[in-house]
Amino acid sequence: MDIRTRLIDTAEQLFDRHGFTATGMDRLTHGAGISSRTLYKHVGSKNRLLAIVLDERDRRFMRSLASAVSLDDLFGALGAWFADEGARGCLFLRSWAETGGDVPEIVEAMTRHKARLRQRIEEIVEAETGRRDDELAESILLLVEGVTHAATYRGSATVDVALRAARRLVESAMV
Amino acid sequence: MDIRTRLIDTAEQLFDRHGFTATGMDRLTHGAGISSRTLYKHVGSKNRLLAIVLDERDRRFMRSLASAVSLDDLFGALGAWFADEGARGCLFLRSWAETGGDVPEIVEAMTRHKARLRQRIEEIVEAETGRRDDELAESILLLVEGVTHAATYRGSATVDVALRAARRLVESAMV
DNA sequence: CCCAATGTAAAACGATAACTTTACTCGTGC
DNA sequence: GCACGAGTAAAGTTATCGTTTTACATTGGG
Repeated sequence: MDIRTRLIDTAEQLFDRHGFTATGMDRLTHGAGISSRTLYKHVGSKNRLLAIVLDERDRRFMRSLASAVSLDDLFGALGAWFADEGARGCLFLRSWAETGGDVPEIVEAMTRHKARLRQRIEEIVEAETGRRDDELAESILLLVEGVTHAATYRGSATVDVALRAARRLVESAMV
Repeated sequence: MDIRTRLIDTAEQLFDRHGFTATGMDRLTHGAGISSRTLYKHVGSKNRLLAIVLDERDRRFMRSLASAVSLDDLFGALGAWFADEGARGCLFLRSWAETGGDVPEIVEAMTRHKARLRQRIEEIVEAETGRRDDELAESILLLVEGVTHAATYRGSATVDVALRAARRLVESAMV
C-alpha cells in the first residue's frame, strides 16, 4: 500500500476513534510508519489532512450506497457500515463541530458530503415510490441522521427500527 | 451570579461553540473572570468541569421538556432550544466522541442523559396515544436525534418536517 | 555514473497545554 | 482586632502541540 493511502487510512481511524484535536502528529506518523517530514510533504498540514480524510470517507461511504434502490438497501448498507466501522456518530459533523466551523476546507467537505447524502436519499425515495417527494426524502434523511447517532448508544438493533419507521412513512405518503 | 454558576455557564458556551479539547483553561478563566487557582478549587480538573457542564445541561434540557405531553410540545421545545442555543449537534455525543469514550465521568453523564431522554419520549408518546409503545417511542427518538443533527446544516425548518413525520408514525401505529 | 527525487531520523522551533505554587489582598465573623 | 476563608495575579512546572529544519540514506532513469 502506498504511503499516502496508508497515512489517510491511519488518520481516518485515529480521528474517528480518538477525535481530531486529541490525535497528535506523532500518533499519526507512528501509526502510518512515516516521518513527519514525509507527512507534511504529502498533505501540508493537519487541517488539510482532515479535509482529505473526509473527502476519502465520503467517496467510500457513497460507494457503499451506490447500488441502493430501496429502503431495504439503504438501511442495509447503513447497518453494514456500522458493523464494519463502528458507530461513533457522523465524522463530518463531529469534525465540523470540533473545529468550531472555523476551518473552511472542513466546512466545505462537510457541506459537500451532506448535499450528496441528501441527493442520494432523494434518488432512493424516487426509485422506491416512483415519484419525487421532497418532504418524504427529508424525513428519511432525519431517520438516517438519527440512526447514525442513536446507534452509538442504543446499538445496531436501532437500524431495524429506522427501516420499519421509514417504510411506514413511505406507506403514509403513498395514500 | 456566583462564581461556580458563571464558570459552568462560560464553559458550556465555549465547549459547545469551539469544542472541548480546543478550549484552553485560559479562555475558561478569562471568560468567567476568575483566576485559574479558583477554577481548580471549584471543579478540580478540566474533565470534571465538562462532566459538571453536561449534568447541568441535562437538567436544563429536561426542564424545557418538563411539561410536554404531546408531539407538538416535544418538537416545539426542540425548536425553541435550537433558536435559543443554536444547533451544533448533541453536546453529550460530541463530548463522548471527543474524549474517545475514555473518560468515565463523561461516559456516565452521556449515558444518564440519553436514558432520561428516551424515558421522557416514552412518557410523551404514552400521553399522546394513551398506551405504551416501545417501537413507536424508539422511532420518535430517532427523529429527535435526527433533527438535532440535521438542524446544524439544514436549518430550523427541519423541525417541522420532524414533527409531521412523527405525527404520521403515531397515526400509522394507531390503526 | 550521477543527479534528482523520495524517503529517513532527530533536533529545534515557538506556542500552548493542563495544572501548581507563591505571595498577597480583602471582607466577615468571633 | 485579628484570624481565616476565598479570592487575586503571575510565575513556574512538565509536557506536548503543530511545524520546520538539518543532515543523511536509498533508489531509479537519462
